[in-house]
Amino acid sequence: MPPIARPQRADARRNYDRLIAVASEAVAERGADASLDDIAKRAGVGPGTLYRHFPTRQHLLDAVFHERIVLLRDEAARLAEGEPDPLAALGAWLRAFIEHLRRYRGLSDALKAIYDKDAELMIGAHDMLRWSVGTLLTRAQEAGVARTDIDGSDLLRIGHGAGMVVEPGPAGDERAKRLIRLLMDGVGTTTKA
Amino acid sequence: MPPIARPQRADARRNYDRLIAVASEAVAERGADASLDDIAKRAGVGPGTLYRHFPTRQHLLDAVFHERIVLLRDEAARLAEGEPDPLAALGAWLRAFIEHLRRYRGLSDALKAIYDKDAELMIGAHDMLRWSVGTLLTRAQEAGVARTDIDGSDLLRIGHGAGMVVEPGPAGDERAKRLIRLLMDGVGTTTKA
DNA sequence: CGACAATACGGAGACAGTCTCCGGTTAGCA
DNA sequence: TGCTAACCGGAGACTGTCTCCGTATTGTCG
Repeated sequence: MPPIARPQRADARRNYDRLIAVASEAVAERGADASLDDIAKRAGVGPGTLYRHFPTRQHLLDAVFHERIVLLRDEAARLAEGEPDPLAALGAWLRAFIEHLRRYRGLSDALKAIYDKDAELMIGAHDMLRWSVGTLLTRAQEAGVARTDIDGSDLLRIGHGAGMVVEPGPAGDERAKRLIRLLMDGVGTTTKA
Repeated sequence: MPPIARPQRADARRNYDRLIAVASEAVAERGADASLDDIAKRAGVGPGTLYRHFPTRQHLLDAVFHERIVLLRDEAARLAEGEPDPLAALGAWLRAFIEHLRRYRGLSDALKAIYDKDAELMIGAHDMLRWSVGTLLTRAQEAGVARTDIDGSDLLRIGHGAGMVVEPGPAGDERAKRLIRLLMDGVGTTTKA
């Protein structure tokens, strides 16, 4: 469900798709604050067209990252069904989440906007992510292998935080592993202190 | 050690101090991307003066937050000496760190710039923070109560991440507590998996 | 097949923020 | 008091955001 009802006319649809494709590239190489007018130019349309399809930068980013978020949701569903060990499933998803954040420049910024300003848009993305981690966490909690004093929202946020602070590229691989281990050990601590 | 050698002339020093004071306010109420020209105007100087003292926004932010970072370093030193329980000391510092991040708008953004671009400036701030958490973590590790597969840099980053994702103000108080508990339980996990 | 409405396009331009250049001013010293 | 180095700050170039509206295109209907 894109943020704006899919345009009807053929040329509109063409431009819409083209804008997303170009924006995806631009964000990948320039980060979340790539110039919008430049994206429009690269897509061969005027700024007016871009802003009609995507009133704000957030709308565009939402569309750009929608696919990624869906991937993460599907991965959660797959793990919930296929991985018998609830904690392993949760850890695997968290790893995938953090990998996505590190790989797709701008994704964490886009996500962060949900917390900062009350972005009504991207709420779909947020819900999907919360559902993903929530499902896996609840399962682990019910199996008695995960602490019960945190919820999906907590885990989503700290995972997000981890994804933001680990350096991208191969440079941060080891750190990412260490931080995920740290988080998962924390999650698995069920002893009441 | 401010980012730029302290100006000699009396009027220069006056403007320098005034700019920091005004910037501090502006950042507090408008965030890290407050308008620099506006800050200059509010300080009663021209943009040229601001940019001569602080070539980039980072330089200014560095000066603005310098005081806060020093506070955190002192707190670490105090805890290292006064708190006999190494893990409690570490937890207390982490709590203080996250509180600072939540309270002073723009601080986490300024810190984040250290990772993103190789900001040579603010390296002092980074070093102080690393020293703070490193001292406390090492002590806990040597006492055998903290895992040894992470270092101060890891803990600093994940703490930073936590500070970024917790909503500011009283709204996030409970979440901050939960996340700190989660992290500290992770840190305290010494069993080799 | 041709013409008409509805729809979409995109350039011009207002506005805001960043940053620089340089002529004019001022502090500090002899 | 007068000189000089140091400093000030406004004008303006540049970049990016976002809007308005005349023009062009699409899809449909006679």
